[in-house]
Amino acid sequence: MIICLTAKIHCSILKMKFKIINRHMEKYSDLPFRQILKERGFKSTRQRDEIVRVFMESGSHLTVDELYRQVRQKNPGIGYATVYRTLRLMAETGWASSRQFGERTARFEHRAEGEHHDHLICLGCGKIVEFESDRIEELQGRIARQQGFQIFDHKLELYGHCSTCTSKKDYAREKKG
Amino acid sequence: MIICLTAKIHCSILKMKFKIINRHMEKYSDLPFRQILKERGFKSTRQRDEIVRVFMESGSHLTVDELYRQVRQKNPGIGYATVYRTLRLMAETGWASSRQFGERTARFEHRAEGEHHDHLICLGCGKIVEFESDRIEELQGRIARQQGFQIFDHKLELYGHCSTCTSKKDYAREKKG
DNA sequence: CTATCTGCAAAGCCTTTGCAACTGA
DNA sequence: TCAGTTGCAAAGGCTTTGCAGATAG
Repeated sequence: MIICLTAKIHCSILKMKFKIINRHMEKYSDLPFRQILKERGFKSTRQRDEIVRVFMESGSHLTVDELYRQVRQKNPGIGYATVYRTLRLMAETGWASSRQFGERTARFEHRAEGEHHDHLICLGCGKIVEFESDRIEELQGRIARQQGFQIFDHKLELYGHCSTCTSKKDYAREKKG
Repeated sequence: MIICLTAKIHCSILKMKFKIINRHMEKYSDLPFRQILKERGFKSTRQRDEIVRVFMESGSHLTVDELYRQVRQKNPGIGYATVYRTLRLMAETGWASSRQFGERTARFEHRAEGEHHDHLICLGCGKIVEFESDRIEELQGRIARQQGFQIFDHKLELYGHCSTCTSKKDYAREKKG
């Protein structure tokens, strides 16, 4: 679904306007980030390239700080603010998305089309498992329709203990009687 | 499900231990907060009573700040920290729960059994609509089981535009051509 | 050439905490 | 009595921003 093909919206990071290509980013996040930048009138820079590269290589669910540290290893010159701004830019263009899994810090993940939108979070060891369910999404759509909502995004998180942590807990329980 | 009936766990707000009565809070949040406090070895105070009263009267999804302001109107003597600590205590005992709807600030809601666990959030006007779906919960349980997870809690949030904001947007689009 | 971008340090915002005085059970 | 609580102010932790110099297109 394409909304406002030619409109420009405000980008809060850089205090400037950028083009909305596709509000819902369908198939959009499959593009390399460089291309997103170009289409929206942002510049590609050495720093952004490097941050994106490390981000994609490091797997998902990174915090700004974790990414910053990793970027720093090879690029001691890149500043915290640049990593922040780049991650926010990724999120604001819809190329990545930002989540808060019960922590104060945001975690970012690349947003490949239709993949990995939901999470199981282990409160014991912090492990994050991704899953997807077409059935659930369908039900969500039905609920939204009933309420007259048009949905852009959703977050579903299940918090509990993974099998390893469940075993540990059972052991602890036995010990305590 | 009851785990560790006699164990004590650390309460981070007050730096003390309190009894775990029921880790999953089933039927538990229906009790008045005073009773929760008593069962866990906390004291009831004038401040806590008042904060809870205002919280329950004001509807849900309040931020600490919003609640603080409302509490202040009738009780100018109650401090910010007390409101914070009381809300956190509610959340840590499971009587209330804390959510972040894409904002930086946490929002709190009373956690009546089985009710109102999921949300539709309008990105246009900020309206929050609650809903529940047994079918979705059932599917969640199935997914968790497949992954070997034992689920304590879940969060499902749908972000989009409510009917009012959808109309506004359509109008804007027409104007822009 | 100039609109953007970067890096630094400073500021902001929400949340937590240290502490002395107070209070419920 | 005394562990638990409160209010204040100060500190913390994550995020954002102002600005001068650097840079992509």
